[in-house]
This record gives sequence, structure tokens and C-alpha cells, in this order.
Amino acid sequence: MTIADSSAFRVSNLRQACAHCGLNQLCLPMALSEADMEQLDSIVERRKPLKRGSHLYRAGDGFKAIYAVRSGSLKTFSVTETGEEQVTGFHLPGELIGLDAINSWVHPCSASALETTSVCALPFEELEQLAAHIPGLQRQLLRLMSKEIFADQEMLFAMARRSAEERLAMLLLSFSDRFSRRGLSATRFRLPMARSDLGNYLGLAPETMSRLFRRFSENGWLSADGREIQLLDIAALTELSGRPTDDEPPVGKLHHSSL
Amino acid sequence: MTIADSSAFRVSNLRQACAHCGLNQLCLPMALSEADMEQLDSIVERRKPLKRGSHLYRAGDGFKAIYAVRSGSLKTFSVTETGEEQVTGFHLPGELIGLDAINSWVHPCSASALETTSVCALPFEELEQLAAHIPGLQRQLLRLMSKEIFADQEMLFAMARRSAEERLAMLLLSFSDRFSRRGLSATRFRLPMARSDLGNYLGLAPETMSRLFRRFSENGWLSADGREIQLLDIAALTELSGRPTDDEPPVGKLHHSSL
DNA sequence: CGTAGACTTGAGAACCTTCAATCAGTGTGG
DNA sequence: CCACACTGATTGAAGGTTCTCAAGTCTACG
Repeated sequence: MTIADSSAFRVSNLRQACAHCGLNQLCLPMALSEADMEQLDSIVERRKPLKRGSHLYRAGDGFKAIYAVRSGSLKTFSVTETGEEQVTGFHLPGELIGLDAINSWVHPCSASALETTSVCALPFEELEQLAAHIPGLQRQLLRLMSKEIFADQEMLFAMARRSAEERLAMLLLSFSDRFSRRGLSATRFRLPMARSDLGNYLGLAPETMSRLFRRFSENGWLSADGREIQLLDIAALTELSGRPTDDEPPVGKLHHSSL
Repeated sequence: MTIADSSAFRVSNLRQACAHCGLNQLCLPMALSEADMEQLDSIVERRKPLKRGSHLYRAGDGFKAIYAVRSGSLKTFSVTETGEEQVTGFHLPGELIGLDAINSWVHPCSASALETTSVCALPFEELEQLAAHIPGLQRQLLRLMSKEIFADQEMLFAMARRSAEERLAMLLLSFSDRFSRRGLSATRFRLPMARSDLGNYLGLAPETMSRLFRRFSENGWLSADGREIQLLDIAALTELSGRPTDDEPPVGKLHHSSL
């Protein structure tokens, strides 16, 4: 306990350097030279782990740093005046959070750990200065922000046009993909969050989530034991999620003979 | 117009320079020095106006530049394999579009003009280089992207938790605010897009839009003549849009006697 | 002046929510 | 060790919001 205490974590020790982090192909250092990575290392603050449920920051906190998830996972969420909570994202190792605070210098939403989680803090003003000197870093920062904009728009699309089943299929495939990029199984994983968080994120009631998981199980698409998920029919989920795999046109409809 | 300052004469197209653009407080040049603005000017390509309905870019096009709306308006939208269209945003003068393409170097959605519209193209690679030299520009670029992330998340929230009425109220107030920042009336404006586009953006059927506008009119919140809108009760709309009317707490609610 | 597209209106149905009760898992205290 | 509370998950029933379908009206514009 005392061994792991603050001073040891403030020092940028080699074992934890970005260059040796297994996530550097997903995270900010991507495609940086060794020398550039050392510079990045010098501003990174490696925090001690957050316990499950504790907050990395809260809505309204002043913005000082962007955070990269190192291990564990977090959810970000905003809270209305009435206490309604809206989950805006789930974040796995290698992902950046806090980008939505750059504009106003205040965090518009809160971030809390879904399990024991450690993060790297990237003090924003120093990061900005560094980005101006390291072209690759500036580009990667812009890319990651762009990616988030795109992801949010896809989510928007899903919320606007997709049924509950389709949304869940999308989300499961998204986790599958993200886990597999991190070297974990694409078909067997443990979701770190409660059903109600998943539902909240998808704009669905917890009861609906429950019914969806049952239906998916009955259809043989997955098996779920609590948060432990096994995907059994990725093809079916993929079809549901978006691409209407044009091998299943409405056969009964005889209208267009030739297109 | 040009009560010319001598330094500005060296810029080729004086009338169109960022420094003299009425939008520069909303757009990228915000808070740049005159000298920095000249540098920005030098990479800006001012395109000839787009006709209503024509495309600035299409989904799948290679990404070359970010665009700033100079006059008129556009919508951005993605199209699925099945031809479904999802409007992802409406863009007024001073706003930047194409930021979602930075990550993949391909435009993930299309942009088309809602009326006669002119834009400034900001070739991305040059913009990136310039941003590395001009701290204020890098910061403003990051801020604008952050703002878009935040806006998308607010929209996500709306889609997940808000009723059709609440969403429309939000959208109307958003337009009101954006028009007034551009020196137009906050209460009387002409929406440049069809009801069906509005509905598509909000995840609502056109028929629902029609019924909503009628209900809003009946309640005296606005009067609408086609695309010409007059907001009559901003307070009511504001209350609807976000703060859940805490003057109507569940006082009268007798806990279920028996049903 | 006629056609095409946009908007409106109504009726019925679908999907998802809300409410309520039950159940399972976990940690606590007697 | 077991009762107890507590949180999260599950299931059923009822209801509401919004969609879809189908006309019908209006408007813009060649």
C-alpha cells in the first residue's frame, strides 16, 4: 500500500513508458519516433488506480488534462438538474477521455471507473505545446478527436433509426471488435458494466435490455451469464446491426423483376 | 467595408480576407493576430457558390479539406446501403464541416447545400502545418472539434431520453441561438430545410413533425408558415427543452389506491 | 396550368416504457 | 449459521408515444 504511494507514480519510470506500453498502437503515441515518445512520456502523469465506482472527474470540474485509459474501464455520463443520468460512453484501455472539455475548459460530463482502473493524465496545456512541435502527435490528436466525432454520429444514427435489437447488436459487435483489438477474445468477454448502464447508453429501459438478452439467447446468437457474454453467431448480429446482407431480400415481393 | 489598413493591401483578395469576414469570431480565425490571419488567408480557397441541392462532397470521397460555411447553409448526412438517409447536422455560416473525415481520410458522410451556399476550403495538410506554427490556430481547431463532440453528445442525450416535443423545442432554440449569434433575429427566421430533413435529424417521421408544429402553434409557442418560423414563447420552449418544469412536481399524485 | 414534391391529417398498429412483483447474488449483523 | 437488507436482473401486464399506411391538400415552378 505505502509502496505504491504517490511518489513512485509521479516519476516517469521506464517500465511504464509509452514506448513499452502495449497500448501504444491504439493510443496517442501511435507512429511517434522513440525520441518523440520520450518527450510525451515526460509530461504524462501516471495516476494510481481508481477503485470501482470512484470518479476520475465530475461534471463541472475545471479541465486540466486529457486521460488515456491504461487498464480497466470507465463510463462517462452527464447528469441533468433532475438527477437523470445519461451514459455517453464506455472507455477501454488505449482510449482517450475528456476531449469534450477542451472547448469550455470545464468537464461537461463525469467519468467514473467501472472496475479497478488506471489512467495516464496528459496535462492539456503541455500536450498542446508538445503537439505543436511533434507533427505526428498533433495529427494523432486530431485523428482521435475526429474518430470520436464519427463514432458519436454513428451512435446518433443508431438512436434515430435503429430498433432496440439493432442497437444492442451494434453495441455487442463494437465491444467484440474493441476487445479483440486489445488481444482479447472477440467472442467471449466480460462486460464491465451493469445492464442498466448498457441500456442507459442505448436509450433503452433496463427491462428492455433484459428482454433483449433473453431473445438473443433464444435465437442462439449469444449466451449470457450475467456480465459474462459469449457471442455465438456473429454473422446474425452483424446482419442485424447494419448491413442488411442483401442475401435476404423480401422474397415474397414480386415487384421489381429487373433493376 | 474597406476603410483600408495599409497592411491588408498586400493580400490578394482583400474583400474576402478572413480579417474582414464578419464571421471570424465564430470561425477558425477567432483570436488570431492580423499576421496569423494573413497566413491563414493564404491557404484558404474561396469556392464559387454551390447551388441548392448540389453536393460539396459525397460519402466516400477522399478527404482533402475542411470547409467553413461562408454564406447559406448545408446539411450533412450519411446514407446506408439500403438508401436510408440520416441527417447528421445542419451547418450555418461560420461553422466548420468535414472534421469527421480526418481520422480515415475519407468523408464518412455527404454534404449538400440547402440553399445557394458558399464555403471556404481549408486544405487539411496545409492547415495542419499552419496549426503547428500558430498556437492560437491549433487551439481553436481543437476547440471547435471538442465543441462538436460535445454537441453530438448533447444530441445523443436528446435522442435517448427526450420526447419528440422536447427534441423539437431544443432544435428550435438551437437555431434561434445560432441565428442570433449571426446578427439575425432570435425569434423570426426562415428554416432553410424541409420538415422531413428536420424530422430525419431528430429521428422523427415527417408526419410527427407536422403534428408537433401544429401542437406548438395551438399552444401559442410559435407560429409557422411553411419554413418561416416565429417563436412566440421562448420561455415555454426553454422549459420544454431541458429543465423538466419543476413547477409541476408530482404533488397531486396519490400513490396507487387500486387499479 | 399541370405535375411533382412537400406538407397535413386520420386511423390503426408496433415498439418500447412504466409499473409492480419476484428472484438471485452479495455483504452484514445478530 | 442464518436472517436481513440491498442492489441488479427478470418477468408480466398495461399503456403511451410515435410509426406506418393511406389519402388528401397545398405549393413551387417549369
